[in-house]
Parts: sequence; structure tokens; C-alpha cells
Amino acid sequence: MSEIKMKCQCEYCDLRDLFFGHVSADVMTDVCSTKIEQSFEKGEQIVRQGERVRYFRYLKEGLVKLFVTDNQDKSQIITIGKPFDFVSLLSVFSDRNHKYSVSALDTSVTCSIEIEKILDLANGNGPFAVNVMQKMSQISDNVILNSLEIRKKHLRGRTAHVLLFFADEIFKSDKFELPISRKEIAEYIGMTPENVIRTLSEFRKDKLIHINGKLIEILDKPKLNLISEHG
Amino acid sequence: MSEIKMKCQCEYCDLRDLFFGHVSADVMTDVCSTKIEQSFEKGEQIVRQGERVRYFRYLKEGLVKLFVTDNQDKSQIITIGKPFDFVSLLSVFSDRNHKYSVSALDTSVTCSIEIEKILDLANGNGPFAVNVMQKMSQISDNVILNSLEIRKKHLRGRTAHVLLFFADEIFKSDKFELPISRKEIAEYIGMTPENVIRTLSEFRKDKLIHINGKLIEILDKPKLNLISEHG
DNA sequence: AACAGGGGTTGATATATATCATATTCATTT
DNA sequence: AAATGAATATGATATATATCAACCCCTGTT
Repeated sequence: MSEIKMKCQCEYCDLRDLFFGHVSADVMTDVCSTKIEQSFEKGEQIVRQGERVRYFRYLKEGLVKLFVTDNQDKSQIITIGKPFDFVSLLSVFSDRNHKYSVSALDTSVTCSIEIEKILDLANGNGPFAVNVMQKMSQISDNVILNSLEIRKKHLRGRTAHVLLFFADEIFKSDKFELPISRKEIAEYIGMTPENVIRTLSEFRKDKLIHINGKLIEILDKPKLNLISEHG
Repeated sequence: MSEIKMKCQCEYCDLRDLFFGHVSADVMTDVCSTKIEQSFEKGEQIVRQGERVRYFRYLKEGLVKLFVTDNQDKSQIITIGKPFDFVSLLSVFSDRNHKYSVSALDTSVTCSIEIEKILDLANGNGPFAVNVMQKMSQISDNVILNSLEIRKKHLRGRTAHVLLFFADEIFKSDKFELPISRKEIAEYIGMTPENVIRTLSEFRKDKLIHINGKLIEILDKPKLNLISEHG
């Protein structure tokens, strides 16, 4: 992990309108002066479950996973976050400690603002707070609905769902490099790695996808969609 | 469904401090003048998925379930809400339409405030907005973590989990009347009704619980806890 | 009184998934 | 080049769960 000084300027930040649309210029410079931009390598952990919440973080570049870990060593992936997702938005306001971990699936850059600063800002600025509220509501809605969606499918449907998720939501392409291992797919959809691998092999045999290691190409999207919908 | 006029007075409302703690007396009387209190019989639907969000609702008395319905007729229960849970808090700010349905598991009373009013209030009152934000964050955290919790258990663990949930969270007693059918338990934990029934029978045979229709008494809580934890 | 329908219950069987074992490939270190 | 370990892959088997069928027991209806 490394800090990048003076790289981004808040005035030109892509996220400014989305998130800080209701904040005046001088408040903005104040926030900006305390912001911390950090870069993480693939595999590095950004937020550790149980740790004290100190920053409000959002993802500027890269890809991350949110997950919880057992008292054993088992993980469950909650969701995959892409830029413009507020990676530490979930649970930031509900407790003093993080309930989830976050780690980088690819080289990622986050921008962090002290949580007290955000709270001060929200306290003194209703429209800003409403903005955060709506964003937060959207994120948790997506997580909850997605989880229910996955729950009602079988192995094949879940696997198809993940492939379509990466193709449509993340990479906007039917040809992409899987950013997570088979084991992690399993942790995301609640199955065993062996069965994920088996199902991918089935899809390959059925000529629905082409597989080359982590490289996936979707060959028959309509059929994959059907499988995702109806098993 | 029936409206109850002049029954509750906002000044003495239990929820005032919790939710409206940061609102001045005159704003409070304004909000109060537009509030609608409604009573629902067991089984009545309070919020319909897909319907336009018009009110911000909270539960004053009773018990409700939040659920989504398939394009077929299949339901999935998201969570059970008790008084002081804000039953229409999830997703209220994220979309114009409700993403979930809510219905009464027992005679229930809700208090509703127009969503525009809440937004106006939040826009003009940061601390109030922050308060809502924190409450919302807690609720979605609970839903998400609970869902992950259930997902990692097997049938016996899930069933034990539900029984303990009702005993500990809802009724604060080891002897209670199940407010939902076996089928609804199944929709909550993602299993079939037959297997829920079978598991309950097993628990009965193992003298962990006593069953009489919907009446449940937990006889061996330590063991039930173990099953919930480790299957 | 007969009937229908819904929840609840149980058993037999089919199916889906996990587990266990064993290779293979690939990247990394020695 | 050899060696180690992790991820990937596949098959055989065990286990968990769903499905299907039959029945009971209520309650409300004809």
C-alpha cells in the first residue's frame, strides 16, 4: 500500500458531483486538504473486519471484494465493488468497527476521508446527508436483492449468474479475465470450488463459454441467460 | 386496514427520541399533523412490491415480514420486523418504487409520514438525516449479516437459528407461538416446508423442543445453540 | 353429514451437492 | 533443472436436500 500525494485534485474529481454535489467550494477545499489517496496491489487488504472505522472510503480505480471471515478461516464474499461504488459505505455509520473486510482484486486506488469529517459535513448539510443516504440505500438494496437472487438458483444458475455479472456489470464485454479464483467464485455463490470448476467445464463442453485459465469468453449468451434465469 | 385517528400523540411517542430526537417542537407538530396511523390485521399486506413509495413507515406495534415475490408465486422472506424497526426503511430512498413487500404477521400498527416530508426534513436538518442514516445502516447490516449467517448453515442449523431468533430477538422467551407457518420458515431460510417440518420433528424427538401446533417451547437451549453454530 | 381445502406430517425415492482422492498444470523458489 | 505449493481439473462416492405421494386433522362450506 502506498500513498499518492498530489495526484488527484478534488475540483476535477469524477465523484465530486455524484457525491459532493451539495458542498460549497470552501468546504470542499477543507475536505480535500485532509483526504488520503492510497494505492493497493492485487491481493492487498484495504479494510480489515473488526478494525475501528476511521475513514469513509471510495474506490477511484480498480476492483475490490467485500467479504466476511469466519472464526475459522472460511470466507464469504458479499459483493464485488467497482469504481464509483463506495466500498466502505456499508456499515460505516452503524458501528464503530468494520463488519466486513475489503481487499483489492486488481490494482486499486481509494480516496479516504476521515469519518468524523463526513459526519460533521452531514450534520451541517442536510442535502449532502440525503445524498449519502440515497447512495447507501441503493448499495444495500443491490446487495440484498442480489443475494436473494443467488439463493434461489441452483449451481448452474449461480455460476451463469456470476459470469454474466462480470460480463455485463464489470467488464461490459463478453470476453474478459476473471478477477477472482474458482475458490472465490465459490465463496461468492455459496458452493464448493470443485463444483464451480465442474460447472464451468460443463459450460465449456456445451459450447456456452470458452475457457483458458482465467480468460473467459461467452459464446452463447442467450442460453447462459436462460440458465441463469431457470437453472 | 383501518385508520386510527387521534390515538397517538407524537409528543409522547416512544419513537420520538430514537428517531426525531433532533427535530424542534414546531417542526414536530407539523410532521405530526400529517402522520397517518394505520392498523392491519394478521395477514394483511402493508406495502406492495412495485408500488410507488409514498410513505416512510415505522412499526409501532405488532410483527411484520419483509419479502419479495417471484414473477411466479414464490416468495422469499428477507427479514422479520418488530416494533422500533423501520419497516419501510430499506429501499425507501433508493428508488421511486418499493422493492419489497411487507405484510402483518400479527395485528400491527404503523405510523406513516409522507416521504417528501421526511426528505424535506432531512434536507433542512443534518443531524436528523445522520440519525436516519445510522438507523438505516444498522438495519441493512443486520439483514446482510443474518443472510450470510443463514447461508453458511445446513438445514438443522438454519432451523435452530430461526427458533432462537424468535425466542431471543422477538419474544424474549423460550416458550412462544410461532407467528409464521412452516412454509414461511422455509421461505425465510431457503428450504422446503417438508424439510423444515421434518427437522422440527427431529428436534422434538431429540427432546430439544416441545411442539404443539404453532406453540414452541425450547427445552435444551445450549444444545440448540450448538446446532445453530455448528450444524 | 358430506365435502373441500389448507396446513401439517411422514415415508420412499430421486436429485443435487459435498466430500474425498488423485492428477495436472503453472508460477515461484531453490 | 529440480522442487514446492497453489490453483485447476476430474472421477467416485457419500450425504443432504428436494420431490412426490399419501394421509391426517382442522375449519369453513354446501
